[in-house]
Amino acid sequence: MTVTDTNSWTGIRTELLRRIHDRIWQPGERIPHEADLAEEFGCARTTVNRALRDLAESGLVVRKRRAGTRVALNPPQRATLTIPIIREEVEALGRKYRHSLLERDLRPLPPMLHGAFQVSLGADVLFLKTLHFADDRPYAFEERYINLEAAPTAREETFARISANEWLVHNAPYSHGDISLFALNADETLSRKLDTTPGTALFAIERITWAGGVPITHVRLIFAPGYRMRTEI
Amino acid sequence: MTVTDTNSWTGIRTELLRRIHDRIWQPGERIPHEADLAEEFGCARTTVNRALRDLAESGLVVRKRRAGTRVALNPPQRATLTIPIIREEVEALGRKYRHSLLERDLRPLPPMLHGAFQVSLGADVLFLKTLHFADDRPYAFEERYINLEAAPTAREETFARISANEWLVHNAPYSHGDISLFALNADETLSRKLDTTPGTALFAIERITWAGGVPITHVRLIFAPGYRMRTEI
DNA sequence: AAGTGGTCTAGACCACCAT
DNA sequence: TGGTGGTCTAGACCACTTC
Repeated sequence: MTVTDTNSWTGIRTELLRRIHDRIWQPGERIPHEADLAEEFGCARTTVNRALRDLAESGLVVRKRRAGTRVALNPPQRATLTIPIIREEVEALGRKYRHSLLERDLRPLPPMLHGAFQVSLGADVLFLKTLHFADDRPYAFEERYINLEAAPTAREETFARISANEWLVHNAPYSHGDISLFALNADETLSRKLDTTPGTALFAIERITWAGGVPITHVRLIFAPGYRMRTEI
Repeated sequence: MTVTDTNSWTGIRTELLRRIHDRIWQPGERIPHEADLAEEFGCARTTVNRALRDLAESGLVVRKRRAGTRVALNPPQRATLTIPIIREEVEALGRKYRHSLLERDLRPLPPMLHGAFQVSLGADVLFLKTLHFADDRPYAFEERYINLEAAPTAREETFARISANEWLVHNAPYSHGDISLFALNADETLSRKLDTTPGTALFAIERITWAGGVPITHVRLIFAPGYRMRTEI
């Protein structure tokens, strides 16, 4: 018997977790199948399934038809990262948000992006440079390319009031994207914008989104010094 | 009628996704409740629930009892990040992995960590410095503190063969952890270890794990220049 | 071929919370 | 307080994969 309610799937999950943490079920070991656990806990198999499915999603157990369920050997450290919507992130810190559009023009796609971001040959893309502020101090610098073939009405939008991010969410939702996180050294212009010194290590996020197979936008966000992206596991 | 099989929960999810992407259901708008959708698709409510729950987990819809289900206004960009087990990551790149233990000693916990990593007053922790290589080139530098009260047998382990990471997975599994990602400038010693020049921007991961309320380990991983952490959404 | 997880059903009761 | 999602049940069939 356990303290937790073993008739709810979360209660069962807690008990299963306990057995794994307490090494009652060792890594790599096969655990009883759903039907047996359902009988033990006095519940429907569906309920046990729900608990085990949840553990499988977090990577703690590995499930295979016919082969059964095993405690994972090397539980992968999966963490759910929330890519910030900057305005919300700043406001959640209790600081005042504003942004300033530094540049907006049509230009050909820079060659560097031709591989990952395929627009029609010779087509112009909309280029935006934005600086995001928290309490009037620079918070992040954004460089963005928007594929006008995917979002033609962007051509008429000034992005003075609404940020490109929010505009795109409502006008060109994506179905899929690639994200990468990395570090870079501030160059001369970047350091001026972010109010730091050249060479400072900065945290950056790069993201490409598509709708179906059509690229929508490529954005690079570079945060002011000291930024940390946090999450829990 | 749709092309996809609307009797499976994934088929229903696909159809719901289509309606959201095609703006049939606008952001912020309330969508039909489960019972109606079940009737429309000719399936059990449970099946619709499964599909909607999945969309809610990915943040595309927001569900509230009594208030119903709405298309998310600002779909948060959640991405599942897999914190690498370095050996596996290197080997997945088709390169040869090895690591070298640079330092191993007992010492008091540095004051900087007293807040986040609470061990008994005056207790020593095990400190490890490791350099990870890919094809004999430095790949990442690791600094780690292990709480001996949580993993007493670590005192006898040399960590010459097995890495601390893998040892801990099998000897002191965690229940919970905090992760943060950031950028830092290489200092003199770091740049020597990672075969780069001082000042270079480096990508770093810091992680603390606990078992219940007991801290197990604090680890900081600093990657060689050029490292990118990638994921998809 | 057979055992295991994956899913679906029809129905039921419950928890929450906006109204 | 009523409508909505959250969950549970008992049973069934199916899909996959190891044996």
